[in-house]
Amino acid sequence: MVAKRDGTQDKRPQRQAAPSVQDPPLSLERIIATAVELLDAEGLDGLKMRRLADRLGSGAMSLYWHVANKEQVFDLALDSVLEYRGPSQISDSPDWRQAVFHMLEDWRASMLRHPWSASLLPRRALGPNILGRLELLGSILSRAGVNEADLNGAIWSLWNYVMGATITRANFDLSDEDMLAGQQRLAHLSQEYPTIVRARLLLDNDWDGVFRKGLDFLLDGLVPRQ
Amino acid sequence: MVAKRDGTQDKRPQRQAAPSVQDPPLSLERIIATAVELLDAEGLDGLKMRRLADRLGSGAMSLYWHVANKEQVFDLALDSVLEYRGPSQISDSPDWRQAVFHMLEDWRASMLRHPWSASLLPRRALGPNILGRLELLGSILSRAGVNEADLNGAIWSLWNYVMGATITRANFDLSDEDMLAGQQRLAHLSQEYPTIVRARLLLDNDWDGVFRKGLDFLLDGLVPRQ
DNA sequence: ACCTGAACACCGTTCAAGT
DNA sequence: ACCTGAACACCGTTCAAGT
Repeated sequence: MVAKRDGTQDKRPQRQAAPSVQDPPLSLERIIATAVELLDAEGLDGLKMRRLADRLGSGAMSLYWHVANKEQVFDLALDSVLEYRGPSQISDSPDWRQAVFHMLEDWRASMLRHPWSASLLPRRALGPNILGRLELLGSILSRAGVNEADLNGAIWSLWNYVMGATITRANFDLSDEDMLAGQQRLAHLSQEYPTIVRARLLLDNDWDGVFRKGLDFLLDGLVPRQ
Repeated sequence: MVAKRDGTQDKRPQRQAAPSVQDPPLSLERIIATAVELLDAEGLDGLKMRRLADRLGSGAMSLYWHVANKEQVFDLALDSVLEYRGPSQISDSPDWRQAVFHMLEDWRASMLRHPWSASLLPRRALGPNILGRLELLGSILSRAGVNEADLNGAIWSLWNYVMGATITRANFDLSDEDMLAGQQRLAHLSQEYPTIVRARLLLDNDWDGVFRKGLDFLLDGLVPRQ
C-alpha cells in the first residue's frame, strides 16, 4: 500500500483543502463576487451560507462578521450585477430613443446573464445601481418631452415592461427537450387549446425581437413621434 | 430596510386547537384551498408543510398521501387562483378590445388578490387555467386581425406586460411608512437622483391608470386601429 | 478586529408502522 | 386506502470563545 502523497484521492471532507496559494482574506467584495458566481452556477436556491463559505475557504460563521445575514448577501449581489457603464452623457444626444433602447437592452442583457437577478429585483430594495438607471431613464424621457406629471407613470411603464419580459425569458429558458415535451403535451390537447397550438406558443419564440417591438410600441405611446 | 417581522404575538404552538366540529377528512381540494389561505396570510415563505397540516387538523405526513411534495402544492394552489369565469363567449363580440381588457384586468386583479401568485407564475409550469386564458387571448387577437405569424409574439408581449406590472405592483405594495421612508432616503440624495425625486417615483403612483395606459399603447401597436 | 466550532431551532421528506 | 410519529439530512443563525 502506497502512502497517499498528494490529496488527489482524498475521501475526507478535508476542510483545509490545500490552500495552495492561501486564500486572500475575507472581504465584502470577495464575498459578494463569490456569491454572484455561486448564484450563476446554482441559482437562487443554490446560495447557502455554508456553501458560500466553502468556496471562500473560510468557516461558515466567518461571513457573519462582514455581513448581517443572507438577505444582505442577496441585496448586494443583486445591485452589483446591475451596474451601467453605458454612455451616461449621451443622454442629451439628439437620439433620445436610441439612448433609451441602449440602457434598457443593456439592463435586460445584464439580468439574463444572471437569471436569478430578474426574479430577485422586484422583491428587494432598490440599490444605487438600479436607482442610477432609473434616474438616467427619467432624465432622458424628460428631455425628450415627457412632462413632469407623466414622468412617474412613464418610468414605471418601462420598468414593468422590461421586468416582465426578462423574468419570463429567464424562467422559460428551457432546454430544447423541455420545450418539445411541453409543446407535445399541448398538441395532445389541441382541441382544447387550438389557437395556442397553432401559434406554436412555446416554440419559435423570438424573445429579442418581441422585446424590441413591444418597446417600440410603448415608446410611441409614451412619447408620440412628432 | 425593515426586516419582515411577524407581528402576531402567538404564545403557543397549540397543536390540538380544539377540533370542535371534527375536521372533515383530508382531500386534495381541502389541502389546496387551505394552502391558498395560508399563502394569502403568510406569503410564499409562510407555506410550510407542518403549518399547512396544522391548519388542516392533521399530522404533517398525512399530506404526502394526497400530494407528491411541496412543489405540487405550489403548482395546484397557483392554478386554482387563476380561473377565469369571464364571458368566454363574448370573445367574438364586436368589441375585441374590451374583451382583451376584461380578461387581462381580471387576470391582474386575481393575482393582486393573492400577491404570492404573481411571483410564482413565471417559474412554474403552466396549468390549465392559465393556458385557458392564453388560448382565449390568442383567439380574440386572431379574430381581431393579428395574423398567424405575429400571434405568438403578440401573446407574449401582453403576457410580459401583465406579469411585469403585476409582479412589481404586488411587491411594491409597501406600507405608507415604508414608502415615506424610502422617499425620504431618496430626497436625502436629491443631488444624485434629481429626476427621480422630482417625479416622486415612489409616491403618487396610479398603478391602475399606468397599467391601462400602457396596455392601450401596446394594443395600438399590436393591432393598429384602422 | 477578525475568525471559529458547537449547538439550536427549524424544514422537507423517508421509513416503517399503524388502522 | 388512509394516516401517523420518529428520525434523517439539511440550513440560517446565536453564542461563547479563540487569535
